[in-house]
Amino acid sequence: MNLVRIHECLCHRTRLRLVHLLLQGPLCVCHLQSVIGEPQAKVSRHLAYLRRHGMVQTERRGKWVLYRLTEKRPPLLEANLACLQDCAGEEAVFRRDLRKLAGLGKKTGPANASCAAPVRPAGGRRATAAV
Amino acid sequence: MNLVRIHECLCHRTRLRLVHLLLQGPLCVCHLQSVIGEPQAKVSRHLAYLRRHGMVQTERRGKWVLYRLTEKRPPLLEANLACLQDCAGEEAVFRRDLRKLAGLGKKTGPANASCAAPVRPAGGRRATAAV
DNA sequence: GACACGTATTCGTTTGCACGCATATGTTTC
DNA sequence: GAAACATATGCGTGCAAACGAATACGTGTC
Repeated sequence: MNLVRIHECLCHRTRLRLVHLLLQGPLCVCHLQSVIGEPQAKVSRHLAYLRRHGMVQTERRGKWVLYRLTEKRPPLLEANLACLQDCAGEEAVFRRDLRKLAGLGKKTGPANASCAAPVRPAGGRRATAAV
Repeated sequence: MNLVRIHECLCHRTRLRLVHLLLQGPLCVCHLQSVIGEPQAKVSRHLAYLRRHGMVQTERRGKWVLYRLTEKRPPLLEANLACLQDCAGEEAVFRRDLRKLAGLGKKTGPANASCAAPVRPAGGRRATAAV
């Protein structure tokens, strides 16, 4: 997980949004998908990319698959994620995504009702900028 | 200059090295080239990419072209550059590049002797992480 | 075991990037 | 203006990413 690889993960709009969402804590695909609002295959493929590149890891939960940022994060990655966390507020897309995500728990939409509950262990900010 | 664009600039090894070098201050192409050690066309094209993307700007100095990081840097960019500055020490390539750069002033190699002097106004660290 | 649901993958196509090689452009010097 | 130098760009190629559409796979439910 070197610098180039990190930036490769973040150099695409959809992936950037996904990683930003996962900064809030683990999420299942259906949540991510419904926040991002892109076709299922597209979201899935970008998640696969992030996993191949060691940015995220997965865990099966019954019918659902839970995605989280990789747990062993070298300082490089940690610093860049902190930077993303700090920067995201500057762009409207990310603010919108956070609002949508916050709304998901309450909604009873078909994609969420079933997997909303066990899925978000309230991951908070982690602002470890120093390397 | 949004987040995606910033990461696009940094998602290639050569460009990452170039930007990292320019964090030290403005440099002419021949310096960059001799530190990077890649074919001239390659370096030039990546510099062109960075310019197209608003990451760097140029200034003609006689026979030479001086590259510098763009001067109007939005907070997003500033934060990411600071992050890069902090992270680069972690990887050997960047440390090597800095050593090579430091050595350039003294060397009398054909590529440097002529343009070394007027070119490096001692740009220091700028660690503006907050957004 | 048939079905529904959530997710991943395959296929074919398009697109953009990266590269080497060669050459063009701009500048200084003589 | 010719030669030397510094830098940029055009061309052709290869490759990987991105995409939509369709389909496969894994799991729970009835």
